Amino acid sequence: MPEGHTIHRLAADHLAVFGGRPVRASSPQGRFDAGARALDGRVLDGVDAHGKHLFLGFDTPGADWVHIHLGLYGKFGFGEGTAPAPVGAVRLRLAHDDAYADLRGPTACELITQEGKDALHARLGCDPLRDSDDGEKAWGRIRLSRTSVAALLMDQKVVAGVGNVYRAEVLFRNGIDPTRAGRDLDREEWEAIWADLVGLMKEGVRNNRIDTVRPEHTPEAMGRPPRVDDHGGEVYVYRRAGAACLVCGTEVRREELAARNLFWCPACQKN
DNA sequence: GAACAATGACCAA
DNA sequence: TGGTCCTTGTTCC
Repeated sequence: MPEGHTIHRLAADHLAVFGGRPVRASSPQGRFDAGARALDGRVLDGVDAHGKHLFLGFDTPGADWVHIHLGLYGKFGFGEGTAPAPVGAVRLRLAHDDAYADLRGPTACELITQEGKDALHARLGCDPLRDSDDGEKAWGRIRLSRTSVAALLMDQKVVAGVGNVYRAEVLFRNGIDPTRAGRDLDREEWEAIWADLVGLMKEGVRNNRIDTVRPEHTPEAMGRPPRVDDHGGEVYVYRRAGAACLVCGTEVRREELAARNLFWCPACQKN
């Protein structure tokens, strides 16, 4: 789940559920005990998200933000009403009388100062979901790089928030071979990719899932049986290795690149 | 009950 | 490039 859209959605959800009133904070698992104690009884007064980094702002002297990075399998679980006894390894639980949220398995969950937060922003690239960002800074890196577009899109210093699903899907939708070097990309191609990411990821925040298949290519529109899909959204190539491309029927390929699965259609995506 | 996979990122060499 | 960390759910004996 955790690509940029998840994080921005979590920021909004936390503010909606917990904003403006004191929360009870605890670390049932124990690994965030000191932090949870500092937050307990405080008021959530601001949230922010940049790429895959989530920031929850509390009125806590000297520890302005909780910085959370979900990593590969971190997860938040929200619930209504009084929180039940925690199940499993809950790093952080936020709660009030009407709702609770449990955080499990994050790579990072720490208290940081405003300066610490600024430093994190400084090493993150443009985020398609931040209204103040555009793709220009990323283009400056990409247009000079011999690295593959596939690797550049996953580099959080270049583009923040894109993960393995959006990478595969945006390259498919724009007909770009993943192995193409950044410097062999046209400016128009990059602008189309960026605009596509903005649209797809905003929809991802709204729906809380990744859907990338255009209406004309849905299984229904193509007269194919609806596909059973195990990651929660409708996609062209992600985790579809060996299956027929939804557009041309060619077998979708999978290869490992920098220890991550890369999926693409060798016919639709041109170098 | 073990083995494995997973939408991530860090570090060392 | 390889090893490590974080946790849960699924799959396979």
